Amino acid sequence: MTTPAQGLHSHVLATLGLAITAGEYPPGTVLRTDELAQRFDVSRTVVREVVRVLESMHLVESRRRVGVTVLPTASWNVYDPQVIRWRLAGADRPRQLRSLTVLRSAVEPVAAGLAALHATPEQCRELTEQALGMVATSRGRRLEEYLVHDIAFHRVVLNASGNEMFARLGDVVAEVLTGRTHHHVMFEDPDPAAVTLHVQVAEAVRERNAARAEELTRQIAVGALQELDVLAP
Amino acid sequence: MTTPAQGLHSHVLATLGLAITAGEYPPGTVLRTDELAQRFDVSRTVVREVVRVLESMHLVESRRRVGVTVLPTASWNVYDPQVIRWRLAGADRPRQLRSLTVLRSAVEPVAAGLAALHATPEQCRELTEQALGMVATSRGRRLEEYLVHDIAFHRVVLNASGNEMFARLGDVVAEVLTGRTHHHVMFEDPDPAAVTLHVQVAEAVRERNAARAEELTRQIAVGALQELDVLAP
DNA sequence: GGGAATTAAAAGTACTACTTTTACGTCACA
DNA sequence: TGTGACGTAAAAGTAGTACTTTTAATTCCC
Repeated sequence: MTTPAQGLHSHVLATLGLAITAGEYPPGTVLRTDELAQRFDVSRTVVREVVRVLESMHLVESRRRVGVTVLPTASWNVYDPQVIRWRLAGADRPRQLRSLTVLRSAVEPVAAGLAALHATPEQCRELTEQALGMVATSRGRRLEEYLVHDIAFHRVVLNASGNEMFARLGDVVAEVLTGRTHHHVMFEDPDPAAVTLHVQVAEAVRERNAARAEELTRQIAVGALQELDVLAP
Repeated sequence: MTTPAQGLHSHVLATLGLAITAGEYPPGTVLRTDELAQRFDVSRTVVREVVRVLESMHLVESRRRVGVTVLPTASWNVYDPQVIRWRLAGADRPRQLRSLTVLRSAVEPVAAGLAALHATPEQCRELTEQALGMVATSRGRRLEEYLVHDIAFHRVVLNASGNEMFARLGDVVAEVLTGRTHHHVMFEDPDPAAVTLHVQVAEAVRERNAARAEELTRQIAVGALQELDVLAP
């Protein structure tokens, strides 16, 4: 039904997590562990372990004599990559993509500025390579190939920033870019202006020009935000 | 020893989580569940649930026939509030504070800009109130009171931004500000310039001047970063 | 010396019995 | 009629045991 899953735990976790983040159980809904055990045809042990994980994500709260209560969205660990993936797979995907894109627009310019200061020669090389890859695949409906380079590019920038918190947003950016590409009409090639900006960012980083790297990345971010507005006003 | 803990699970989780994030078990260390069960004098059931949670935070990885392996820092869910709290309580607290402050410097200006666009009248009022509270407590060694207003101020800005991802950083900011205050020499009152900037941000938001709110918050961030450099060069 | 078969160690799963907490209903008393 | 103490039962929490499954490591054969 959902994911094949290797291991009962993963299967139950994926199913329940997806259902909760999709809003199938409104906040306040109470589930009982042995009811769940029966429903998924697994032992209470497995269910308990799943509940503990969901509890650590603040999706649910388990209380004695009451049961497992679904918590309101406001308390969810929305930075948990697993939660992000579930939500992107669910109904409020557009809302989620918007939130994440705004986050990107705040973080990536600063990260690029830091990258210009801290990037190793190897990272500079990698950055240029990915930018050129984007140029090469920017025409002729090669969106999938373009996406790979785009993700790699942003990942390198975030890693090169030298900030751990930024680096860990690589997966989030990957999800957003993937979602964007696959949600798009997929007919048109990427905006040539954006492609050029990426090449220029690589240049700026190579030249250790932090202010320019930051400003150029800010322009990329503005483009991404405008794109969202065009799609969902 | 560590936390009193109501519930065996919480106790074991807190102890193990703290130990791992503190680097007491270098990456690659393998633990065995029944060894842990023995060490903490709890059943394997409890240990397994704890391991599952640590696994969901990507602090450890559990493999059959091998055991529970401690993962390298790079794979940790560093945005998990629990992980943040553990790390701030541990040895690399300074490094952690720096990472988080850089993150703040990227996010908060953008959040302030959005707050200027989206803040409700109630939020504007609250913002002004907290800013005035900061002014009132900015002199005469009233650092603890000042801190309360400071935290509240930034929380309102993040919430008013209307972006879920920003809003959830309220706790992180609170931790950083608290850590900063309690780590400081505690002798001197807050920088008057910073206090003024907060008042001006509240003004800018009230006047719906997004660009100004953003720029002023950027100045606050710059101040926070410089402060870090002064303390730990 | 290399590859296939064997082994055993550890996690994964199930089940059952028991303990602890606590929401809720009951009943006595004012 | 309202209020508070009390008892009950429901559900999670914990323990222990028995069994299954995966898989690293060793052995053994060619």
